[in-house]
Amino acid sequence: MERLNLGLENGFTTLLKTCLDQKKTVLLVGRCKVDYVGRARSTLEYGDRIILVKEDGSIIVHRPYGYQPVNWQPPGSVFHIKKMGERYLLKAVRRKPQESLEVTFTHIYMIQGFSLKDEGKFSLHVTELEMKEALTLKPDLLEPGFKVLRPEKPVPPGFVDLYGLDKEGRRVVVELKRNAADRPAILQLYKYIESLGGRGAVRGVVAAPCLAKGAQRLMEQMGLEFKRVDPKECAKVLSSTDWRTRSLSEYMGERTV
Amino acid sequence: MERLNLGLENGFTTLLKTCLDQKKTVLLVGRCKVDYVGRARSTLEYGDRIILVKEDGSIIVHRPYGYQPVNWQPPGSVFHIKKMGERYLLKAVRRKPQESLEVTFTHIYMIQGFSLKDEGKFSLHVTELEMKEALTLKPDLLEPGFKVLRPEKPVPPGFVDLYGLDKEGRRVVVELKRNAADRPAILQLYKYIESLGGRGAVRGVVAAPCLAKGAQRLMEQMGLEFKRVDPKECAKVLSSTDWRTRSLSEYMGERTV
DNA sequence: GCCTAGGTCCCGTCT
DNA sequence: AGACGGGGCCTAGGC
Repeated sequence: MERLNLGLENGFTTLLKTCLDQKKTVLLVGRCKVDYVGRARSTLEYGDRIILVKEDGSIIVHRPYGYQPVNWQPPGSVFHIKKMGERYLLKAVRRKPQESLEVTFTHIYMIQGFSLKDEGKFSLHVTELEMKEALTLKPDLLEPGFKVLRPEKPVPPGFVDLYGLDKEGRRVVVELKRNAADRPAILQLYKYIESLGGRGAVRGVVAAPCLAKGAQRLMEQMGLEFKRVDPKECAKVLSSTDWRTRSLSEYMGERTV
Repeated sequence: MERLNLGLENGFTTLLKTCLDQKKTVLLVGRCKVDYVGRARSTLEYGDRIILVKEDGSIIVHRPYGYQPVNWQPPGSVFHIKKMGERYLLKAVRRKPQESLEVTFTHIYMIQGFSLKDEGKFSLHVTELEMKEALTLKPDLLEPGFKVLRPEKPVPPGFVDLYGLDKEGRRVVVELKRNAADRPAILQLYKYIESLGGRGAVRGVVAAPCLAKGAQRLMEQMGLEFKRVDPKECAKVLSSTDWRTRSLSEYMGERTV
């Protein structure tokens, strides 16, 4: 970690240019307004904000409250720096879509550049993907005798989460949800079922920890089934087996169709 | 804007406690690991990161790259600060859902508190709502002779974006999209139409700047129509009239049924 | 390149 | 309080 901290007055353009050239991360705190033009358009009147300019060409503007940034530009943006009289301008532009973000400072309370080394591994558990892996390893978690033919079966409108056979050999289409299964999830499953020949041809199963309220009625109308699946149980299955040595793709390879 | 910047060694717990008590915003840069447990679970190994702790009880952890935070806790969290030997701990807990985020620092490169005043107004233009207002003001933007009976007509499955009559007196149900109309949008419109008596009873119109690729076929299958509506045009209509003085609800009030 | 689907999505709005 | 839909959503994975 190196650190750059020039004087605020003349430092702005110099420091910012240096940091961006050297691909450093810059922290700014100051009074500014923000104008965005692109897919939509926004204006933010003057106020005190925190700005992060990252080495990958992303920029994020935070107000002193709220989880989400008020304005931003994703990685890959190109920055332009200018001093306009008493004001400092920082502009971030990207193509595809063509968008521009302009921050105009009247005061800069802090500006500092950092060379940050971050190679730490991030891992997230209890995702929908992990639930799918667990059900592929132990299909009985869905119902006794269930066999997975394919995770991620492509059908014309999109991708079925799990596709398999029940113990009586009927085809089963499973829509998997990590959270409560809601209306859009039910509709998605119904769409898949129609494209696979309708309810006569396949069973439609919603697998989730629970159902959203409005979803229950809709599900019944459409003749779909609900199977409770506990994300924690799925996580347990994965951690208690040597599943890491056997990838999902191996399982797919073992099974034809 | 006031500023707090104590020495790093003993300052961590003191400064952080002071800032949180006084509801100040704190910027931290340091080497840390992060552990999250709640709806899901995550671990992030040691590395250099930027941490924002805001006055409303939100915390955001940023890696030196990427738009999105790697870890966070939304507003309303409660913070706990501790020094554990050589390490500094910052924990953010919230109920509903029960979640906990723990940041463990081995090094702190910068810690600084700010009292930020931000009352600047933020406004986003050309939202779907504004497009709706524009079409309500100038229904000809959809097609000549179109009349709006109701914006936001409630039907059993949800809300129709626009409901009106065409120049020949047929009922028209409009699904409005600010971006390309995609498959879910088409399906939603279809659902509404069925609940209003099907295609024989009403025209189904998708109004959007363009169609997503898969959407075209689906739309044709379902016998729906597409009408191009340009968001920029809508913005022009709104900015060229005294629309800000007349709210959407006034318009709804003026019309019965 | 576009499209599909997930997210600790967050967030407002309405029942 | 839960449910529902939007977002400049962003991001990853397929084709």
